[in-house]
Amino acid sequence: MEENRGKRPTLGEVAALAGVSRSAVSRTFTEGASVSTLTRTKVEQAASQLGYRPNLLARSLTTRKTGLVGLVANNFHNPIFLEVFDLFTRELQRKGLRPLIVNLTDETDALRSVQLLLEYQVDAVVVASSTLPVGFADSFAEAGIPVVHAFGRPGHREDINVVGIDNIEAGRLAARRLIACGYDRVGFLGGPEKATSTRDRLEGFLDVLSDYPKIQTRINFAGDYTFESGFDEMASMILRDLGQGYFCADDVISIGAMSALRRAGYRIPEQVGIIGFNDMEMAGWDNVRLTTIRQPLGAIIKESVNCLGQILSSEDSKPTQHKLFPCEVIDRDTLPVTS
Amino acid sequence: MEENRGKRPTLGEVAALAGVSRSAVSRTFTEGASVSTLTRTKVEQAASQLGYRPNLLARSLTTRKTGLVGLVANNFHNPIFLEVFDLFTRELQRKGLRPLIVNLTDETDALRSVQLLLEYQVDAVVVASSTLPVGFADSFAEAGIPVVHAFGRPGHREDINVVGIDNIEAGRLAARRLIACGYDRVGFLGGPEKATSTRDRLEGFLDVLSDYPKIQTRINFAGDYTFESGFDEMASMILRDLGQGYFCADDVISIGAMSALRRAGYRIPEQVGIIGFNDMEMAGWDNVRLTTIRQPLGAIIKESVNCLGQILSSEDSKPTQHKLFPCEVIDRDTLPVTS
DNA sequence: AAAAATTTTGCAACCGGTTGCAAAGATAAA
DNA sequence: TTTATCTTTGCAACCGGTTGCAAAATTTTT
Repeated sequence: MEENRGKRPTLGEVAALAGVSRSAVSRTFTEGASVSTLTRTKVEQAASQLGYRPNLLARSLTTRKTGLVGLVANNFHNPIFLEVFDLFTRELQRKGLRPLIVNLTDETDALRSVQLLLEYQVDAVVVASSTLPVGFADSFAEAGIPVVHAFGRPGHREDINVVGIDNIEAGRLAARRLIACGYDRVGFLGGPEKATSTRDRLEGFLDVLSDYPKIQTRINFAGDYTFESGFDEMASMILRDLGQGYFCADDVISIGAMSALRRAGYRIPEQVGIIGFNDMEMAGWDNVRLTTIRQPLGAIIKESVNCLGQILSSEDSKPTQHKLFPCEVIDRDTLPVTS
Repeated sequence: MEENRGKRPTLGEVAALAGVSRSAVSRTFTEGASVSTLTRTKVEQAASQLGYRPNLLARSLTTRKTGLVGLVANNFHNPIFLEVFDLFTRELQRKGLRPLIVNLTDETDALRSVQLLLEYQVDAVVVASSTLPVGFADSFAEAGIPVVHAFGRPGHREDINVVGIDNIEAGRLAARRLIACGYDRVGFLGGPEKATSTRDRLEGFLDVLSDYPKIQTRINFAGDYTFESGFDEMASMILRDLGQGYFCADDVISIGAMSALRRAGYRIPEQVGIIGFNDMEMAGWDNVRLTTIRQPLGAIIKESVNCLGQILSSEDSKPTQHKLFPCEVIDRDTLPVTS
């Protein structure tokens, strides 16, 4: 257990001390290699005396497995993402993988990030975002690196695994819930207009509403998933043309929107109803009590990592997966109760 | 720009194509190495034709710099940490470093994590937490790896850099602010009792109060930095013995505590006042408006990464740094205004 | 006890890069 | 033009590991 401050011991030194060949040491530290019990003990003894630990990077050179997984994201301002983060890192760790984070928030050149992950020889990449430029994940697939796009939508490419939710159906869910309130003027307050998730939810939303021609629908988009964005957008709607019930693209946006409403003197849910999206932890807190649509974060992430694990272990074929989970409405206090 | 699906080209292949030696290629991709313009163009041409990018891990073998930095944390349930995360990843990226995340939340064996980071040859480690077991950061220092402990307290060891705040002074700040409200029964609702940050803040808090013997003080600790924890602790205080104004260890705890108060029918700040800690984004939201103590997150993190950068660039001496920033009170709506 | 089968071992080459060094080439000085 | 100086280049060794292969050691079979 000796520590030799600074300089870390190598294979060779352990071999010398144990009086065996370097291969023997290597084998001792390689799962399922052939070593006699005698040499193994000699090596382990020497290794622990020197405080030896194998250099995983050097090993990766020959094994071609680094254990590194790129985790790419760009929404570092939405509390929901902390949960995502927590789950992903835990799941990955459990599988012996190490997450290498890329914060795309202000990365001027997204392509450069791709390069970087390639240079670090990541075994795979998780893209966790529904607001990245379309085609971003492609670069990895093109480079032959397994990708799973969490919270994405099954897209144009066959070689990108997608795990997420059925956003169209989620839009329908929201529409039905608002309709059940008896509203005849409802609104859709989406996230960034170009995001696929926003578009899909809108599609489902309108799909259901198309059966209710009497109900007026207004459509707006928040610039991003922030409190301010929700606040501002709702504030301007209050001045223009206010509906009775809104489906907001996100819980944080919902909270912003509700603040704008309350500040303008509207009572929720009596005068205006809100249904959010995500069911982040805070949505259940006493001072929020937001009615919202829950996406099964845990399931999505577990599935993503499993999918990755499968690809990484099965050397040969890579069956691309597209798995979408259903969402559910969580009723709290921002929509009127319906029987 | 050709891509050769799956198989990535190596130094040698580029060299062959360019008709130069492998060294020449290596030098072309090494900052400040000696290559003629002619060879450089030939190499660059060949490289881009093959889609070549150097293998950073192989390089690290000889350069002894991986560019990897361990980022160790355990508080993945506090929104403030998302901000911390965002800032750290950005700051590190800006310096060309890549964060390797360790989520210590449920890592059974903290020591094992240390081993792992060592095996990945991280250039340095950032420990971002004030609630890790004392001595956790030590293991890195012992292995000769630069550590900076963000949000820590200057401790028993000389070789661990610490960047954070003066928690004792923060405790004083809170006490003074509560005293200014004219309360004569105040409370301290701390975080985990064993955390150094909690203890320091309590010390400062009591330090100021010791000058006001008339003021009764009650001390309690929340098990962790969560809503529930704050809620439960406050709920039990309501039953036992309620003060007029509380200093809570964290904004999330504050919100939990306030929920308990409101649910029991107390009005804030008229009947009970609260001052929190952190000034997380949400504290400023309309439905919260929490009076709180802000710690300068951005400054702390920038300083941490700078400190790291310095250590990594200056080959020779490693002047240990201890830098503590001051905090400030952010007045909002959960404490009565004072002239 | 000898032969056959099996396990363990070390050698040497390799993974994808970097780098000290001496030779070759280019440029400047004499 | 010759010599001295500076720059560029390739060779070969090395970074810290892994692994195919054949020899050595051990175990099993006859």
